[in-house]
This record gives sequence, C-alpha cells and structure tokens, in this order.
Amino acid sequence: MKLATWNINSLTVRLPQVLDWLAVQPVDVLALQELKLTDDKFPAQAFAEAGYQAVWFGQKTYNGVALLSRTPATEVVRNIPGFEDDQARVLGATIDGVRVIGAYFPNGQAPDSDKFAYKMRWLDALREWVRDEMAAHEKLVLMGDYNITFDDLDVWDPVGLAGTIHCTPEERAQLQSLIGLGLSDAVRLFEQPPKNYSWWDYRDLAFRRNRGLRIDHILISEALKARASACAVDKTPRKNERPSDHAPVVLTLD
DNA sequence: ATGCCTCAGCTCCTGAGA
Repeated sequence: MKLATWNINSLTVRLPQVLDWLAVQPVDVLALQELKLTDDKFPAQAFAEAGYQAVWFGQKTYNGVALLSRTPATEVVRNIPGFEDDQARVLGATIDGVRVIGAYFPNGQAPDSDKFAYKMRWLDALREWVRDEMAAHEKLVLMGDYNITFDDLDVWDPVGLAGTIHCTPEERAQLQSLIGLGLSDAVRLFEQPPKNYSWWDYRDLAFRRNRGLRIDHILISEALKARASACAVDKTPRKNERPSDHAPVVLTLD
C-alpha cells in the first residue's frame, strides 16, 4: 500500500499534473491540500476516470483538502470535531482499514500575528482530536502540509531563518507533542539525501539552488511503523513547467 | 528588499502563501 500527500496550490491549475503524476506513481491514497476551489468545482469525474474515488472539502480562494483513493473512504470527518473553524483544512477517513487524516495546517504568517495565535489554537485542537482517533484506530496516518519544520535539518538556512515562521520553538513544540502521542516521522525512518526538503519558494530560483524547507510530513502510528518500508520526497513534479511550490511525499507500507 | 513568484478574484492591484 502506498500513501502520499501533496499541496498542489490550486487544483484548477494543477489537475493535469496530478493526473500525470498518478499515472506514473499510482499510489493507493493521495491527500491533497490547497485545492482553492469550491465543492461544486471539484473534478471528481476526471479522478474517477483515472481510477480514483474522492472525498473533498473545498473553499473559495483559500485552503481546501481532498482524499483520493482506490478503495472507498468511510467514516468521513470534515475539520476537527468541536473546533469552530470557517477554513476547510482537515479530512479524516478510513481507507483499506487505515485511518487517514489529511490536513493543511495553518501557515501562521508571523510569530506575533493573529494568524499565529490561530495556528496554535488549531494545533491544540488537532492534537486532542488525534489522541482520540489513535485510541480508536491502531493503524493511523496523519499527513499533509504541516507548515512546521522539525529542526534545523529541515531548513536550508537555519541561522538566517531561526525563529521565523515554520521554525519557531512554539511550532516545533507542537509538532513534538504530536510525536508524543506515539507517532513517527516516516521520512526520518529511512536514509535520505542531504538537504531533503518538500517546499521551495517560487522566487529567487530557490528550487534550483535547493533553498527549501521540509514542511510536508507523514506521521504514522506504531502499527504502521512496523509495516513501513520506504518514505521519500518525490521532487520530480517540482521540475515541471508551472509547478506547485510543494513536492509530494510518498510512504510505502508492506 | 515591508521584494523577489504564483494564484484567486468584485482581476490591471491586493492579499496570502511560506
């Protein structure tokens, strides 16, 4: 079983690239973030023709998430239960016996902003919900655009970017508290190339210079860790014409 | 340089992303 996450920065623009990628990398589950379209515009037919079912949770202009899968998604949850939110950021579903949570974590903008405070509240709510989900589902994967780096290894310029958004101690403590629930960072379970990132700024030739951040993650429960055989960033689509600024991350389970 | 790209939208500028 293969599962992947990819922030595609507008599904309207990127649909052909997603279909092309799935043709080459026929994963069983793909979590998408930043659809940037309303539910009525979701291209369910195009995915069906490619052999994928979908559940989606869209929003005008911003956010929006989807789960594509070969087999049906059941027990679907939209956003964090009990957490008031007008932004479409989370989809949970059970697929092939695995509890899959795809999420687009808030960006946070700057440590002193209202958006950062929202990010912290959102992370508090997510952690408590994931705790409950883990108690109910032994096989669980939490994947998406976390908008948080684990540590300096995830940052192209750890000195220059110290304390800036995605790299603050507060965000990293939140990420560690998710790990503390009993989840593992799947990428770090396996040997990786140096300077291993999942996002590069569109500006300044950042991709060519590999000036990036690793902010897209796949966290897995112990039961899935035992089955994990590979996990890596696929930089190929970032080399496309008109790419997303993020690359997909792919997990292989035996 | 509080910018550089890219995308959406009450679209020829602005807000947001990260």
